[in-house]
Amino acid sequence: MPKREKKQDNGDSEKEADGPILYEDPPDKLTSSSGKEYTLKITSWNVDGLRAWVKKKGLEWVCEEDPDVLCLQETKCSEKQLPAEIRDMAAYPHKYWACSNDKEGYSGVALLSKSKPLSVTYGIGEEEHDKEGRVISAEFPSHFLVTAYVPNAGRGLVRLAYRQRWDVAFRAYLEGLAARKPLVLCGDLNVAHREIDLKNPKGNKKSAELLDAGFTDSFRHLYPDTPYAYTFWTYMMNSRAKNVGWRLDYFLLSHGLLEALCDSKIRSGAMGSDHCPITLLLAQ
Amino acid sequence: MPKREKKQDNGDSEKEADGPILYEDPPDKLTSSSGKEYTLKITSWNVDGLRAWVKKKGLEWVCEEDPDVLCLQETKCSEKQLPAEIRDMAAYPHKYWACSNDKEGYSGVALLSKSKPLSVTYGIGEEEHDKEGRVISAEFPSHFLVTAYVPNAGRGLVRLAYRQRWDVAFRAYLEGLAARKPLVLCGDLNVAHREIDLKNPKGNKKSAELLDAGFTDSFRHLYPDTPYAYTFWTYMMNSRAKNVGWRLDYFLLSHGLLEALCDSKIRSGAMGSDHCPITLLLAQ
DNA sequence: CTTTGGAAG
DNA sequence: CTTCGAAAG
Repeated sequence: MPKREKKQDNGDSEKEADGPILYEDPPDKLTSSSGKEYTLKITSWNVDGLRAWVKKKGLEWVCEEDPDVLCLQETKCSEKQLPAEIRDMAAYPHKYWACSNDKEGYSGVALLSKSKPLSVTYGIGEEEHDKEGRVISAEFPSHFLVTAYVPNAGRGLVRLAYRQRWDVAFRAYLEGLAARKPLVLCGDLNVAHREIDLKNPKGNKKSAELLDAGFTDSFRHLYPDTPYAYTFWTYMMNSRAKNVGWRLDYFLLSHGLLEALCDSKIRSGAMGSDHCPITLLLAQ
Repeated sequence: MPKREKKQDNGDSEKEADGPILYEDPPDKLTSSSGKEYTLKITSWNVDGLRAWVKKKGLEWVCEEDPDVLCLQETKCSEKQLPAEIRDMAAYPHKYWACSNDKEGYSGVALLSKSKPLSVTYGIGEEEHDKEGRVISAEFPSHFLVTAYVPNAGRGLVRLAYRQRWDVAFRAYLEGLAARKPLVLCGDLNVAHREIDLKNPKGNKKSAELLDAGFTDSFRHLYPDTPYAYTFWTYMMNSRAKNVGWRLDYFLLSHGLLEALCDSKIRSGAMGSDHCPITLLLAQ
């Protein structure tokens, strides 16, 4: 057998023989396992720059999706700089914005709601962690909703020590809230929960395990073995077209909310960022 | 007479009653005053970023114009970063590049020629002035061609003192060359020669008078009274559409070349920069 | 590769 | 307003 016909397969190949394996989000499940219809729809999206995302029609997708609450991460935008389209958006009368105190155009999250929360707080109560505009918490009658943009450990893990301090503090913060009311945490948690949650687990070990600490990853709870379901693809190397991605965006639920869970969706088709939106359907 | 019908005219109004007064470049004059046909065509263009200008099809306009020599200013591009389209352009086998030593993406000029110059030099022989890549000089059999991007005095004239040192040194440099051979100087001289050369002379006094120092402004020589002929319009306030501009780009000739002058053109229609190109036709 | 603010024009 | 590089992801 001539050498040229010998087939190589060392397990490292990036090529998919018959094209990339894409992920198709199945039809939404509109009822919980006990048969209750969903009454609350929450969408979370790391927009990677709110202003660019608005220009790329991100808000039009939101109008189609029409969630009750919209959580955004990496807005990179102070309140003064908000595009009028979202600043004045009538569908969400209750809007809350956080941004980095120091660095302009860095980090930042937002929470927009159709109904008025009982109360809203910013940060997690520790100065070191609250100056970058990474967390907004809203109390609703039956639950807390927390949206977070968890710090990236940085290229070469330059910020790993900070991330580890964050993880400890953030977990304590969430446990404090969850002791009072059921809790939904959503956002870019900047961690791939399990090996199945990223395309190349060998080269991409991420630390940090807030998950499995009293909260349930709603998507993985419903779809324990579904592979190729990612929410982030680097803009580099045409990764999104090849579906070489990571699942970094989550809805985590405190255990009491599991019976209300109808579906946890990954809207892979929505464009406008290097992340796609995710949507939670809850019956309560 | 009711007040509302009273016509205001305090001389400061920016509005043109019947729209802006545009400038139409007349047909090219192909012969000198003594009837000789032009044999040399030189185009000069401040491209305000070579890479953006190439994307905006600046090179396609150059191919149409087809000058013998092409001089570019504000290339903001190191040789390594040159787009292949211009780096490998076959029409100009002889290419010379200068860029800022310190600041990446700042200043920079280029000279591209169909015929090979006898020699080419960079700068004006003074360290203070030569580190920003502002001058290339090419010696041809019958003349020197110098292209220059003269330093802007800066917002609020923060760099006025430097500019004044430059003016002295640059004038001495040109006089040295002109003593040896006829000289053509082209480029963005960052000065409006006379009041007629900018739209709002009252608010825009520029200093610096290299002009009238042994060199002739070829355009003004041929068209002493033609107004509204500008080569630069700020991107702000829709200035180009309103033709609120300045004439900052020139072909200056040493006196011996005046008899060879056929035409000095302002190609106001060419887009791709906040400056338009200018073209010189010479019979020699 | 793409976002942002900042320097410069 | 638009260029570019830097920092960040």
